[in-house]
Amino acid sequence: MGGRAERTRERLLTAALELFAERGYDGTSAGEIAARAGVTEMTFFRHFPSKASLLVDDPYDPLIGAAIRQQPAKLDPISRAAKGVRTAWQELLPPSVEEVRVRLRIVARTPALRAAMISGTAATEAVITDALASGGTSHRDARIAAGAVLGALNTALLDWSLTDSDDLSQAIDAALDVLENRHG
Amino acid sequence: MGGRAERTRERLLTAALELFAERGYDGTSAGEIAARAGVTEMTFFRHFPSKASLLVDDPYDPLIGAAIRQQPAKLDPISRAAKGVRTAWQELLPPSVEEVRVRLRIVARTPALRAAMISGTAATEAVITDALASGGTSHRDARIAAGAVLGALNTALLDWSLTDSDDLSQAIDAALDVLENRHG
DNA sequence: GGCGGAAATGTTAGTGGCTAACATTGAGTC
DNA sequence: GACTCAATGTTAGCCACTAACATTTCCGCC
Repeated sequence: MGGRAERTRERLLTAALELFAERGYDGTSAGEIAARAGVTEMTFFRHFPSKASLLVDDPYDPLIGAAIRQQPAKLDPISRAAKGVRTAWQELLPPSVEEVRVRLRIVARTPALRAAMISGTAATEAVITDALASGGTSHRDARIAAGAVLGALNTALLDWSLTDSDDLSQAIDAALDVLENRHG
Repeated sequence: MGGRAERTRERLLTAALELFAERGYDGTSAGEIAARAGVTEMTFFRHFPSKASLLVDDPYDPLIGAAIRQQPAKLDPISRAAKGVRTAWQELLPPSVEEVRVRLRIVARTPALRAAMISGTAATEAVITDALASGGTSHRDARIAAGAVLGALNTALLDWSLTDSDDLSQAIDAALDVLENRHG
């Protein structure tokens, strides 16, 4: 268990988080991260395709797609996407909410990383779009609903990361509520 | 009028669009653009802060803010933002729709540029958020509504750029309709 | 215990985006 | 024609990232 590669990956990740906390994301180079992990810059890029990928990853896509497909087809696409995203996030309950927040905080404070985060959700957007389209929604409307829900979700996540609340799922609920049940 | 700087800026822009059409965005370096414009790479970066800025710019923010503030305050934030964005886009009617499409098409096909486009809308997001908050909406809900509307709008714009339709405002209408008047 | 082979890492070299410090040219002004 | 200030050029460098090739380290197998 825990092969050599996996251990180096871990060392790189913790070294990166330390350095980001000390000097910030932009003030830390990939070579410095590698050095602290006792490894070469090349090795760093073998384990992480980019510096940004240290902080933005998105392994939750299949769950979201499935949850959306289970929504009643008579609902409008915004409702289905919102409800699906909500239940998917409730189900998985990230192992360590605090660690998620640490990473998101860095992202929220670094413009270049916010762009990378959006890029990273391209796959999620495609998953949501397909799930909605399989429920009878036109492909065009499905794309738009996916864009809207992800726009709201990303904003809510970054917003939450800057607060002191530890209730992540409540923040997501509130965000999707603005979309679904619009109160004046 | 049309000082020297402005003329070089124009030459750089047309040279860039030509090269992008020939070799694609990623296959074109800033130095090559500069060379075709008869200028140095340094000069290029003096006129454009980044290679991406050749294609993504967003001078429409003030209009959007004003249009949102004129919406009736009793409406929910999603409606106000959507209506405001719609009327703002209708008012300005970009001088050359076809030129907008040419640029957006390149953006739509280049992942790195889509990220840059989102980054570029950060200012617009702030404008929408402030306009909504000034109408009594909580700051948190305003941010989320702004994220959702911009997510939908950006998706619609990129989608439209890949079609043959020349009716841009209709595409925007359809997109915001998915958010506002949700039909099953 | 040593041995072979593959996985993991290192070396070297390069491209492209972007920046800074300083020198040079250009165009209009008196 | 000298002065001046904007526009451009020169040089040098940092950082993210990639490719081709050499080297080490682990691990099972005999």
